[in-house]
Amino acid sequence: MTSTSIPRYRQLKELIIRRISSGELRPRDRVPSENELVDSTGVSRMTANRALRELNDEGYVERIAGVGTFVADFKAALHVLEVRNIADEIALRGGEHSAEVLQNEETPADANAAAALHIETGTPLLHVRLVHFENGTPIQLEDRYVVPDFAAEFLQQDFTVTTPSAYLSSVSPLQEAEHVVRATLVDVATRRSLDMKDGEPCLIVTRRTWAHGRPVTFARLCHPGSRFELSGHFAPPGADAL
Amino acid sequence: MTSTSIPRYRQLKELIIRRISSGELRPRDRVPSENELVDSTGVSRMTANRALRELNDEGYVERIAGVGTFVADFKAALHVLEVRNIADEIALRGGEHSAEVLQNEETPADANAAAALHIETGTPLLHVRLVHFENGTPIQLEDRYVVPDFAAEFLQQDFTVTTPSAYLSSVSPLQEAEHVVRATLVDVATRRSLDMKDGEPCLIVTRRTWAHGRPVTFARLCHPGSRFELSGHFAPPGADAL
DNA sequence: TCCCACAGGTTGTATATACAGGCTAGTGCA
DNA sequence: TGCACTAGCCTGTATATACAACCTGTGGGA
Repeated sequence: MTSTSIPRYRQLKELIIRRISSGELRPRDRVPSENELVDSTGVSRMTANRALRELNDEGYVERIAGVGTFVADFKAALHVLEVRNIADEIALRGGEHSAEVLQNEETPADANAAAALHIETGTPLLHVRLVHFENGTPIQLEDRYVVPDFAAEFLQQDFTVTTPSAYLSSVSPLQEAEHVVRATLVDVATRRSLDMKDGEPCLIVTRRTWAHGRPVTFARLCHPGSRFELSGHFAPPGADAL
Repeated sequence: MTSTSIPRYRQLKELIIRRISSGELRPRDRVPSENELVDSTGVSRMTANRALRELNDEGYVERIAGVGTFVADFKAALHVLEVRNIADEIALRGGEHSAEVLQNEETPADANAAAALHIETGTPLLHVRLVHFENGTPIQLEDRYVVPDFAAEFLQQDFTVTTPSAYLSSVSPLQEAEHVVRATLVDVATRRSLDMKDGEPCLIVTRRTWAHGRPVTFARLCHPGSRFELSGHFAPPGADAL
């Protein structure tokens, strides 16, 4: 016996998510109807219905009675999924984005990261540290950890071209994000990286993101407090809607 | 014909939510089992199952296979629901909370509020403005709008005793919250209320909260930037988990 | 040409039924 | 007394079936 078997409606959901992640199904594409899933996979319509209904509730697809089921337009879902990318934000303001990678390594999880990502301390994690610039001014230090089996080739990316967030979104739709925001003083290394004065407060956003129902990445984003008003707003869920 | 009829699984959900909101069912209390709902309401077990399953997904109840369904312990769910109360935060730090109500009125919705709450411009809204103090120091200006039919007696509360957030949570469990955080300069009146210097930046959290699937309240929380590091962290979803 | 009616596909909901698996309390045996 | 087993309730899932409501395209009638 292979432990507890995975329910069929869940398998169906995974199947469709894979097709979306792989690019086989693109935003606004039509997803197989309940009856087509019944024919192609042999499940009952109620099972297909549950799979599609849950994908709808989770924001992967949009269903229209009498018409069909379609891959969600992730642009419209941004305020729910919160996969906003700092490069896009800067572009929106008309600024020019660049980045400098400070660190890029595999590292064992410390207690903090382990707790945040629901793994054992010491488990290998992918770790990247980089500074984002807007028109040459440092505006964010990103310190990110990624669970390896979510995105094995994460460290091989060129983060001066694609931001970590953008790459991770391309691997799989990100499901859910948690944020903690606080203002504190930070260490010398961070202050230097962000070109900050001693005593200047830093606004820190800790963001944890879920995919496939489990936390897969965890980032500490540090913004210089004195320049924060200049960099406009950054947006936890809901920014677009307001 | 009374327009489109409300589905029975939804009626069942509302029924149970009402029992929770009214206090008839308290956290950790047992919720009627699927079979009991079948007997008492005449629906089929699958319909009862769907109602309870969705209440589970939405965080209202917790289900344990083989045991039963129980009202969620909202303390444990805090990091998901984000109904954190500034008075509780202050108490956690050992401080003493007090509040001063600046304004308390019914007012027509302006364009901003209308868009945020999915209502027509000009619809009456309940509006409260108050300052929260920690040990006598102003630390937050709360500017809150509430949809009247969600909490008709909102304005009659004594907000120096119960914070708006605490009162709203007691009316009905709050389902979902959206946040926008940004740092800006604010107007003179706000600066005065918070005892801030000219040119001192303000950290603004805009919070929109859902209940019963629709936005019901919308708050602008303003914190003096220079005192923010002193007031510790404030916590969008996930604070506890980290 | 324009408009209405309808057929057919699609989602949304509701029910009856069935079986698997988890948990608990209580029974009965050693 | 203490332990093992089981009956019974609970949730979780799967299926077949049924009807309602919705949307679109098509074809026929005015």
